[in-house]
Amino acid sequence: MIHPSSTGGKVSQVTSAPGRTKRPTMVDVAALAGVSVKTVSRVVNNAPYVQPEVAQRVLAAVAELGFRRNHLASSLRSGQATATIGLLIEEIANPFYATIAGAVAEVASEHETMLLIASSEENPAREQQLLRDLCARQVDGLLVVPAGEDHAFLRSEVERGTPAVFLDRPAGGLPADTVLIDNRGGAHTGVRQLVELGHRRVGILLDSTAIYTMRERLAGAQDALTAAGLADDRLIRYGIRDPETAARVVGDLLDEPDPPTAFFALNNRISLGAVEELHRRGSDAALLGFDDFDLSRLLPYPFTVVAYDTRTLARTAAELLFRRIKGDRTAPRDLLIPTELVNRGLPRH
Amino acid sequence: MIHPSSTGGKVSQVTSAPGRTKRPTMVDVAALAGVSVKTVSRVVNNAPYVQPEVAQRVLAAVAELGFRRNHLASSLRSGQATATIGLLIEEIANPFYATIAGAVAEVASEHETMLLIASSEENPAREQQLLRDLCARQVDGLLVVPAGEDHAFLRSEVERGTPAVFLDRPAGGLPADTVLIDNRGGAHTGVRQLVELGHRRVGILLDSTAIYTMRERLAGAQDALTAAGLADDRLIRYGIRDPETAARVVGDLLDEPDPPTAFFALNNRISLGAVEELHRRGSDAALLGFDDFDLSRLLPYPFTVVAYDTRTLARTAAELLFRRIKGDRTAPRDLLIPTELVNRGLPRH
DNA sequence: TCCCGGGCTGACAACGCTGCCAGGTCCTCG
DNA sequence: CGAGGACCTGGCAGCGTTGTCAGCCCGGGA
Repeated sequence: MIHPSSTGGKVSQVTSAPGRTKRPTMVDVAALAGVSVKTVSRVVNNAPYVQPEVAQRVLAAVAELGFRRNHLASSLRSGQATATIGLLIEEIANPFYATIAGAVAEVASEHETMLLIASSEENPAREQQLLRDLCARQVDGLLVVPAGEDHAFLRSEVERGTPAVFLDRPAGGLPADTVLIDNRGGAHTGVRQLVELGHRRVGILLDSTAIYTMRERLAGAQDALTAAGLADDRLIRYGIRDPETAARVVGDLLDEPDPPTAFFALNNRISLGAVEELHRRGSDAALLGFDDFDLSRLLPYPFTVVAYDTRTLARTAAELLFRRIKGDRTAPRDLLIPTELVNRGLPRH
Repeated sequence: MIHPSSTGGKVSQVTSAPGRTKRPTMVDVAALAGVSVKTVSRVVNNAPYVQPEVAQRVLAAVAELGFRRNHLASSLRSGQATATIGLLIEEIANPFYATIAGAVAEVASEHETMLLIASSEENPAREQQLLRDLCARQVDGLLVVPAGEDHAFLRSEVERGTPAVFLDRPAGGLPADTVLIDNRGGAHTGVRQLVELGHRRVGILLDSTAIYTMRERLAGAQDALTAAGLADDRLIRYGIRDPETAARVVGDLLDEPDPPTAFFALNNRISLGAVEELHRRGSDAALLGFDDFDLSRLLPYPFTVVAYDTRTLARTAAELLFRRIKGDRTAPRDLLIPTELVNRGLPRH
């Protein structure tokens, strides 16, 4: 919980320090311009029915005092509409989420809305705490990349008029708008292509099946392999969290008798480690990755990625959210963003 | 300008729609618990002097109604302290700014503060508009990567108690805290090393001298070259905004009689284009870049970068801001973040 | 016995702003 | 000439919360 009051005592002390002036309010402007507060409000909000000369006087007073409307007071009085939305992601510095944030900011800007961003750090308790905090700040809507599995606690907020749209992962325990990548379909298509190219042994590298996207991508891959009668659980490696581990696991698999002739890396951190190891060994195994990434085309090993447009994902979700904010009360929607196979990396020598 | 009132009419209509309940307020909680509003306030804020049983009743009512304190009303009443800071950057999706945002979010979180992020898109008018908007939202402080040259318009806000810290670029027309990278020193050190390695002709590639960081880096490079009697304006190329242009310009310089034996790319977009072209040609020119970046160590050409820790830059600025928010009224500080030379890229064949 | 002070509670006003309404002037139209 | 409307302005209340203050009860010391 946040308790601003805990530092409240010192503030008043400081206010009396030299050089600190109180912020002017509409009362001050009204006094200077010789009009009522209400008229100042009208001028500041471009409301009709103010005589041009009066408006001029008010604007002059506004300029002289450096008045700026208190947005807090304004939205407190006029109901909701704080012109702010909340975005909850896992980690801002991660390029994937940064791209999402950028695209969301763009849409928000088109709607003259500001963006309150919070990072859950993949921690469900923190997620819940932050979402509650965002609601307490009266955001007009929420855009959430879920960290936890259960979002039932948001139900009352949603019912009370704070729409929420989930993206990249589905919400749990709550009927809500959701915008997802076609993880399963993309993985299926990519692996099917490997099969069609003649690969019979495909190593699959992933993080944890606790993560929704991993589960979906794995399922897509397994569907494709099973359809070709090639499913082999011994070629699946779990628990790969960083490029170094990925490189090691690729090496291990290649060192086994009858090694895979192709690898499917389920995210780009894993792809990266695989690229390094395959390049280092001068291997000619095929590599398929999920998630494109910056500079992928300059990496020293040819590979194919299941790519998708993160910006489209985010923009779609943001635009849906603004439709909800504007009053769209139709049934929750589930949208799927398509994927595409793209060749990356520099050709072999 | 943002005029929430433009959609205000519909909201009340919608409120009466099925499934929409008004948010409960302290009045509702008080009625249910059979106490006064003030007592609810005390309980919600962990204030002393409330009988345990009464507090229990209140908390039960809070839980039953799903009450959540309205943070807007709270900070309106109690003066400042919105527990929110504003961050103005050029573009969220850019990894450099994303890293800044991530580090700032981290520090903000340590201070139980939320982050309002806005992108200026390098547009000074937009910057001014957004900063004003952030102030109107009563943020406790501002963290700004300046787009424009003049920030005098912020003076009154700062004097009225919204501290501002500038980072990566200096503020204009305003005495203010500033945290900068040692652009000049880093460029100097890097170029001096090229000179010491025997290079006599160094091609310099930059965007525009309208940008502060470019000017500083160029000055550092020129200092080093002049000191060695090697300055040659004909080897400086301006106006390079993207990797493609950088690649072309590198090619042009190499095709001239008596070409450079080394290049200094003043940012990472330019480095990237230079790497591509040098690799493509199988050149053996030395390459020095400013700005490290993700995956740089995997690029197919060896080069050296003037690197710095973006997170340190951002954390330093954020921590300074929080000291200001907590009441530090000492003279504005100018802090410099050091740079370091690092070898990147894969060795030649 | 009374008084005092600490623990506990509530009434009231106010933070800065806007919705609602009343009231005024002036012009147009029947 | 009067009714109606458009234009313009101000007063007042209230958004949800908290600071201030008054007042209650109760126990202990004078």
